[in-house]
Amino acid sequence: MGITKTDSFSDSQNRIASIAKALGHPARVAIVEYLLKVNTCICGDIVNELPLAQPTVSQHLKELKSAGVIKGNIEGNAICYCIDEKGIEIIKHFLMSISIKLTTNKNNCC
Amino acid sequence: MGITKTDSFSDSQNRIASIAKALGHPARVAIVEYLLKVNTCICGDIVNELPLAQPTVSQHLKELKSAGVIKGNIEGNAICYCIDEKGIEIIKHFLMSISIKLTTNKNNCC
DNA sequence: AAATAATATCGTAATATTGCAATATACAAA
DNA sequence: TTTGTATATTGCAATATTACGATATTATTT
Repeated sequence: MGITKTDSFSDSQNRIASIAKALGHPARVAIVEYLLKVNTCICGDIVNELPLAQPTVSQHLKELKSAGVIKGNIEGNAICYCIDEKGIEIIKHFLMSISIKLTTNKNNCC
Repeated sequence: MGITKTDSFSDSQNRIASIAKALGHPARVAIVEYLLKVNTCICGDIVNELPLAQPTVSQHLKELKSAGVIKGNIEGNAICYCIDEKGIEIIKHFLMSISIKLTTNKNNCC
């Protein structure tokens, strides 16, 4: 069917999945890495950094934004994008708690 | 086109994206959480835990496995699945380094 | 050997994603 | 006000994902 059964899962599971999904494309990973590399937030040249056409980059930015991974402010002519810590913290927390549980459980069965 | 331009991005970016993509579905998040909850690795009842049909669950398990998020061993009749620490560590490291850079950069522009 | 149980694969329909050309919008500068 | 610059939106084709019924596979039990 191609449609995800969102209602069958918890809000938390859906939230984590949507952030992970946003990071689930190399172009979007590259965007996040680039936003980190440039310290300043005047990021008007993301398009030039990627091997993709401008509409494609714009679409990827939109997906990252709607998942809460980045945020953008209008800065005159250009748009200032940067990482949204809240989104990153949610998925980071999920992965760290997995990591901690794995250590304490010493899952040595496989 | 619906085809990802994998070749245009680094191995690292592709690896991180493929793990994130595997976690980018609530059912697969639920599978990971369930595998953590049951301490034992004899996990023959993942299907009963999810609101999805058996072939669908099997497909999700396959995707998690091929991305390196879980691993499975044949245990007689059933299959023993558990978390693959390596995959988790890769994306955890990615997110932690973002988090650290955000703190040191004090990104206060947005 | 036949029946049972657990999981995988196949086939297919519905929907989503990726990518880009063309075009629109919004602001700045001349 | 026209021109240029940056970004978004639209429309569409190619491909991928999600879901599941039907069926196959594999190992255990009777």
